[in-house]
Amino acid sequence: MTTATAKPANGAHKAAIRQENEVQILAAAERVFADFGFKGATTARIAEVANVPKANVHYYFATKEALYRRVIENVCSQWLEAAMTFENTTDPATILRGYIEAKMDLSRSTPYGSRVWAHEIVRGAKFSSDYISTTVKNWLDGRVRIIRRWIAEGKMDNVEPYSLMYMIFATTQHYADFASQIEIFNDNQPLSDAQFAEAKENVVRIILRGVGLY
Amino acid sequence: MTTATAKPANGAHKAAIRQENEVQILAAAERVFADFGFKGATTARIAEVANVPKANVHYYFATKEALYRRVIENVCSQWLEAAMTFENTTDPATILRGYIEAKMDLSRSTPYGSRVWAHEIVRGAKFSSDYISTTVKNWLDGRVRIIRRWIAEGKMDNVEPYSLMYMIFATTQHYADFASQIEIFNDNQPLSDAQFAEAKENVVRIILRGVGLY
DNA sequence: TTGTAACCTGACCAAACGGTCAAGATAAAT
DNA sequence: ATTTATCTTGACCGTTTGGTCAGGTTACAA
Repeated sequence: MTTATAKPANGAHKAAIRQENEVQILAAAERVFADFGFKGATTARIAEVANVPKANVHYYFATKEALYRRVIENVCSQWLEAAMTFENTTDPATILRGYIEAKMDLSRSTPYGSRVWAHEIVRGAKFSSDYISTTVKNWLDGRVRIIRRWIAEGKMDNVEPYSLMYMIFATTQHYADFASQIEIFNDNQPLSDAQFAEAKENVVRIILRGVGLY
Repeated sequence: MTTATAKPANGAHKAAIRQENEVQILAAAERVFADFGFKGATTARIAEVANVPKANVHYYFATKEALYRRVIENVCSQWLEAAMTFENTTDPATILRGYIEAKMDLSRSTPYGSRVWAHEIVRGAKFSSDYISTTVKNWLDGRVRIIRRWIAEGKMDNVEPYSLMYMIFATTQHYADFASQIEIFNDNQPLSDAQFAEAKENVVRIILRGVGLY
């Protein structure tokens, strides 16, 4: 505040306030929705975590549902970015390894978003079915086509691509969504960086070997 | 009612009423908790699905939490039973295949329980951590020891058993927990019996091959 | 300096919720 | 037949919740 704050520059301050508050509230919402689900999360708790009065949450996001939808979309677009590795033109093993590793890293670095998604889908995808049946489905079908080509070219085993992709989704997200269970099994200690790195390598190896790419 | 109802036989009628109502309420609770999570589920909705007045739900189960705990325990004990295949004395491939298939079949036949469990763990295992850190952990460590023995005997690849078990948990339960997402990807149709059978075989094959057992 | 649009917030409200209770109905033991 | 224990249920209650609103403050263009 006292140092180096540049001059306003044409309404920039107001815009910055809006930006900062929205980011703060979205981050808080992600945490709270992850911990309590849509119904269980309260706007009061979100406001508390975001360090703003509850009325302010409703000033920036009209309803709890609108806020929830924004969180969901943020998570999913993050995942789609992680799949950019499929655009590379190297061999299947490198591409699949890159995707699995990127997905594992996301489970490690931002587990809350994954958990919000998990709650949402387990509940029946009430708010996100439109998004899944358009954007996500298009994306998935594209990857499935790529895998089918690999199979046709004899580069990997003939496995149903959907089964493979579901296995990658399930296994990588498990490390975020079921972290509390894993922690209990690990003598009540969160996985250390070393343990997580080992788990990541294990997941990559089992899957790659499982489809004849290792 | 009008046919073949045997005579009371020493207070059997009352006991039967209790039994039937508890089963009915537990089944309804499993569905409603799966669809809405702990907080989102309402005792009124559970009563409605169970076809009893709300006050009757509280007569048989003191609190919503007590009812929830019962549902959780039922689910988990079902899963532990599915793991009996580990007690067999045949080869690792047969044992693992049997376990994966049993777990997939449970996801198909009783998806609601799996979803309640998913909600519970994603939320942080608030109510079930005691159960997991005792019963479930003991069970898991036993299977891990068996797998380590197989590895030591050179019967399979040297993979970290916990990573393998987590992959089996994640993948098999994905077909119950994320069924709504899978359905959307499958052109808004639930997986047919044939599709599910194929998925099951794919999961078994990828995992068995992944650990050098196929 | 002044006007105004955007931001902020304590106080408030109707609806929904988990749980209670008193009074009645039913089954079973004596 | 009478008593007693269990089962049943509509009505009710205190609390929590998402959302509203009036009245204030702050930024900034003119």
